[in-house]
Amino acid sequence: MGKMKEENERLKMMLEKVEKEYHSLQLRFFDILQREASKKGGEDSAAPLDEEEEPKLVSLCLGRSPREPKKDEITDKYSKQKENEDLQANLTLSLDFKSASSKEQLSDMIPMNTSEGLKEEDSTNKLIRTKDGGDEISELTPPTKKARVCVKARCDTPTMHDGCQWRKYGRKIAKGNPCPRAYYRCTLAPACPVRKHVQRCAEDMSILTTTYEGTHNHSLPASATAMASTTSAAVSMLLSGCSISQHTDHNFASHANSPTLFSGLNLGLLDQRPRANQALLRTPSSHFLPTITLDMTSAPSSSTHVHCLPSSFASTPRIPSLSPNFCSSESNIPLSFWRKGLSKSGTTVPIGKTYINPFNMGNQFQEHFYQQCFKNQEPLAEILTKAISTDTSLCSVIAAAISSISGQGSSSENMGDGKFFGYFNKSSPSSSSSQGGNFTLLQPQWPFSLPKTSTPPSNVDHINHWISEINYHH
DNA sequence: CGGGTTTGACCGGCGC
DNA sequence: GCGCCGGTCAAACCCG
Ligand SMILES: [Zn+2]
Repeated sequence: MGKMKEENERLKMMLEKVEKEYHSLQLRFFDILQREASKKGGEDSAAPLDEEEEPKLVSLCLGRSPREPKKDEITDKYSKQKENEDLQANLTLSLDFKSASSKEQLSDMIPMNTSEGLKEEDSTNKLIRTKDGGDEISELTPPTKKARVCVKARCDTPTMHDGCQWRKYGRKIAKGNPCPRAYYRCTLAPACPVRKHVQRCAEDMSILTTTYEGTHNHSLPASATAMASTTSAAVSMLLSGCSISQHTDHNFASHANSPTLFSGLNLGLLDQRPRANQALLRTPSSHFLPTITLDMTSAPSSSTHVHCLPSSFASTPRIPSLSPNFCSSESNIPLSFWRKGLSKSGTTVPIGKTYINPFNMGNQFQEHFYQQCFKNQEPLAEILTKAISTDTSLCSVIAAAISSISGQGSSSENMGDGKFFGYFNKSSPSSSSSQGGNFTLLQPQWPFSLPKTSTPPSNVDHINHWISEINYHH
């Protein structure tokens, strides 16, 4: 007993220490970000500032869509983004608006009448169990902020296997899409407010669009944490005024059994304020639902593109890290499958986009990956791997990362229990990055969940080192 | 019999 | 006010 107590004390001390170090690092991180922001000046840095009032219809597009037919139509609404796109061509920070704007997607952006969104996101991020009492109505959250996460993935099954248990409660044929939309409620906990609706894409029936709403107020099975983390994180990011784009390799998604993999977050610093164009986007524009779209249907043409990472990072692939197997309930992804992802290292970073690779579920392969990444820093790699594999609070990690990226540090609530370090670097040596001021977070934000991983200070030194590198690169 | 699904009814928001 | 539409409810039904 006494021994344990002692150990406990020691851990506490360690925790404090690491926390302090974390904070100092955080400061440096913000410093960097600020510098970056001021460098690029202008619109991008201004983006996250006015989130408070306007609920955002931020399209967090996690991936590229093969087709972008209605882009213009939609981007009318996001005239600013369009501007950026036009001006900077491929170099923009923008998200892909593409098919996220297609009708069925738009119809996803419907008003939310509950207000649990933000708070629940936060509580989830901190792994704090909120009371289940079904008191979502009395949540203190700003009522305007409830975001949705829309996941598009190729999936043959009627619904994605995200690890949760869902109960269907409705079905509707939405306008503009012959495919019926199914409504599900989470049944893992009696009062869980999470809902999702699933609909096949009208244009491509193999694409399944799943829209998640709300956050689980209960602990999740391991198989479900990935998705939950993703959605929560995305929502957090969204709510903190950031835009995300997550790219997924089409080859993953379309692979046999098509496990859908997240390969990283793509962050942009766009001004996300929706430009209301009521004529075009009646429902969404009138309700301004913050909606995140994780598009994992990228076509090969767009996902195997040629952008190159700085050579020094060629060995740091945007590994498909968050890997919920939505379509198959099995999680035995062949190694070759992962290798495929690995082999794509350094080939999938669109210029001018910011990538983060924040999701990492423990996994053998990833361990290998980290060792590769940190050839020279094996201990760190190991520790990080361990941390990642044990820390389930990815939400806060990601959210913190994003809010940091956004340069505002706004979502302090997410940073409160801060548990991440971001390693980032310019996404491309080309002018684009300097122009757009984007970073590539080549490494995940290490979820240094302090209680779980006693990180020796020496590793923090490593991080310091990395951050100096960042400074250098900038 | 319990739990899930189906499906038509219902409701509320919105535009006209 | 009316109709449209997305979302939800709940009775009926199905299934193990
Ligand atoms: Zn739930």
